[in-house]
Amino acid sequence: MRQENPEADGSPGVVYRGVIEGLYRGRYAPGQRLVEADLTRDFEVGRGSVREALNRLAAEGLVAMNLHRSAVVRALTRAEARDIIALLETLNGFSARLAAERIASGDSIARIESAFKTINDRAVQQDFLRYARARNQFHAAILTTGGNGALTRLMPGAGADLLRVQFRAYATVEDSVRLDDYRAIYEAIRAGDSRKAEAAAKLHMRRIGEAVAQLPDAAFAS
Amino acid sequence: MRQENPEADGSPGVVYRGVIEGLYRGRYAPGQRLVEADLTRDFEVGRGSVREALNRLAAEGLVAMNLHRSAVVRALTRAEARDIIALLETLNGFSARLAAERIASGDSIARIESAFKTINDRAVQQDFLRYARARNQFHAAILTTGGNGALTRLMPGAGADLLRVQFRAYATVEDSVRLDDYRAIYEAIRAGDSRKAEAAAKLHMRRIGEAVAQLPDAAFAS
DNA sequence: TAAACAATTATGTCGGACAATGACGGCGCA
DNA sequence: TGCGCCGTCATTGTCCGACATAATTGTTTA
Repeated sequence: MRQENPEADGSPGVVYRGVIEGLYRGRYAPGQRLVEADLTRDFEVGRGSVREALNRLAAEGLVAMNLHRSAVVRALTRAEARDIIALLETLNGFSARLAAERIASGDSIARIESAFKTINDRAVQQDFLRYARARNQFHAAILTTGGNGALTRLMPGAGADLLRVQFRAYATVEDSVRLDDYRAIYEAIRAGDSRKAEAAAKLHMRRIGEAVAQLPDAAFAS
Repeated sequence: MRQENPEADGSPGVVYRGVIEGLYRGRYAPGQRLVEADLTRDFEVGRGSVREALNRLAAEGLVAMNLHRSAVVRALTRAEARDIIALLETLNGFSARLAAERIASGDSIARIESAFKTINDRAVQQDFLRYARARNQFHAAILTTGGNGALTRLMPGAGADLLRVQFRAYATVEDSVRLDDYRAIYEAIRAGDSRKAEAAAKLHMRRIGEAVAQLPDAAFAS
């Protein structure tokens, strides 16, 4: 490496994480073009690394790549958003169920509880970025508790990030309702009630689906 | 491009498909190293393209990449195989349910029926590669019918290929049982019975799980 | 005004170069 | 003789430069 990269993951990782960070920060918006040369300049890495990062992002569905055309931050149509939410209903339900089944083992409870408390922190709720991170941590804790590696590997590609970013401008679900949902999921998992945990996670996603369905056309692409 | 590539997907696609093909053909076995230089020679493409292909394969979980070490065809441990099967139970169930709900629209029925007939062809069942392809087509037809793009994008990364390849040497499930399973799924979808379709798909995966659980340690890694 | 053509832009791919790291084997020391 | 250190080797990680190729846009001409 000509220049040492501070991150352990290497140059492509710097770009990869940088773009995602930029997405949540609003630096990159859905529909925006991501020109390789620009990223090369911004992140000070070779074009190969930029390319690799874009491929990773494309693999997770965050950006769309068309042959001989620039990569663009994916912007969801109404149908795509609906599909993602339906998929997440199934996936999160599965995840919550697994977590409830295995809640006994290890320090899982502590990690989930910690994440849950962070979500309920007023200060965190004010900051879009911090709140998003907190929710990610909550979901990640549930995933880890479930202990299904295949599911853990698959989840990032489901498109949850995309939803959050695209609809950031809208309060998709009433805050109180959302927090109640999280509480229900948390308590069901904590109680080891797998059926209730799955139901709660699914209900949460269904609520989100209803809220997204009522958004104006301006919130969607195509 | 210095040399024109016959495939429309470009050089990385040639390598990507070539490796998967090689996996099913037995040219590459689980645990085998995939050295970039070798692939560069074999497929006659630049190292960059090989790298890109390996990243795609890694994104789908087909190969494992460790920093500064060669990419390795992933070999599943017992736990990993179990996780994948559990995940596929959920995913395939979801897929079958969606297909049953939307069976009315378009030429979906024809495509599924065609794939189902191919699976039941004796000649196809003799050839591991053709049989694998036929099953893929059956699942793909169900996915397409379901019409959930997010699910379609996600499925390849779930790890179904990995299971097939790793346990190819063992008759994981009695042929007759397997065909019965497929028939049950097919008929439920055809009848538009979403609940039964989901149950049939799940049952199928659970049967596979039981069969895999009884395989000897030699069939697994680690 | 519309079709053909030219310039611009950005990606797709290759090749070479060199640093960084991990694996392996041999050497020296206890 | 055995064990740990050290160099070599194989291979990946990254950058750079070059050029073909294709999409986009602008321009000229019939």
